[in-house]
Amino acid sequence: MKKPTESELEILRVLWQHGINTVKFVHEILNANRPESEKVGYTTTLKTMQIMSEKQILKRDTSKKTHLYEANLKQEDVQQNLIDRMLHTAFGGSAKKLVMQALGNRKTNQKEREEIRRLLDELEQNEKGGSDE
Amino acid sequence: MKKPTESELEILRVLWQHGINTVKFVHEILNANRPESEKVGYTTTLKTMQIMSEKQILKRDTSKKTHLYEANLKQEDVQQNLIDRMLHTAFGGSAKKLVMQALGNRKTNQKEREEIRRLLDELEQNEKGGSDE
DNA sequence: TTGCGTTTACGAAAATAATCGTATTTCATT
DNA sequence: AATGAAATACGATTATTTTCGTAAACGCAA
Repeated sequence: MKKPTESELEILRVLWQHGINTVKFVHEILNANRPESEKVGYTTTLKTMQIMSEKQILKRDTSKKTHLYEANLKQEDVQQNLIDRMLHTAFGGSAKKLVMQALGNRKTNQKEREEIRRLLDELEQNEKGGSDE
Repeated sequence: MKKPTESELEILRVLWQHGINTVKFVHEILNANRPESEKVGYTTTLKTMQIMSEKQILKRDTSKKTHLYEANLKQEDVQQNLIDRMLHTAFGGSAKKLVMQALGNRKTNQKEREEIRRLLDELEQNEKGGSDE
């Protein structure tokens, strides 16, 4: 999978969060989160989304006048891909370092930590019976 | 801090790992890890490192004929920055999701998991007495 | 000191990404 | 069918990043 560009990621993020939507909707969400100086024109968003369709990053429904777009990459896959790259280029391959850094300077609540612990438990279980060791 | 480009990150990675070094050294390490089709010319690496010096991303010692370069950004700072961005653009701000994803499809050994648990313990302690709550 | 391999300097081309202006299409309304 | 608002299509420009060719500078060895 080729890594989506920055702009593409922002668009994907909106579609992941809000599901199938129009250019107008995506564009408004994007610009709403930007300082005045960074707002972009409508056709910029449109063009980007069209290119993403060509690249198969988005699916597009052109049956109506107003086209509908949908993410064609799974969020989990893209996330995994980004993590893999980051792991390699910035963390020397150590998942532990990445995790510690992500947890370290950041707020997590009790419940979230519980879930992480549970995941760690699972990993240990798997390792014991593990096929991959 | 402006985000280093991809190429810049690769160079930083070498310098973080190996400390002060020459263009030649960095260049050889980089190309060693690349498939034939992606190898780049020496002057490409040189130029990139020169630009990085201008941008203050690297420190450069020009006292000898063969210049020496050193990372001028702390690995931890860059890592944190990358995590912050990724958290925002791909994980909707959830550190937990990022951590779970990083741990999930990846190998960690017993010792590493121990460390992560310890960190979680610490976080809980801090929260109890916490100043930041 | 001359010559030569090594390294840096410089300028520019090529590749990629982001932006936007203008034209065209579409469709609901009249 | 004519009109106007809203949306898309298209082409091109701009900005950024990556790449590299060629020239100049350096310093060691003959």
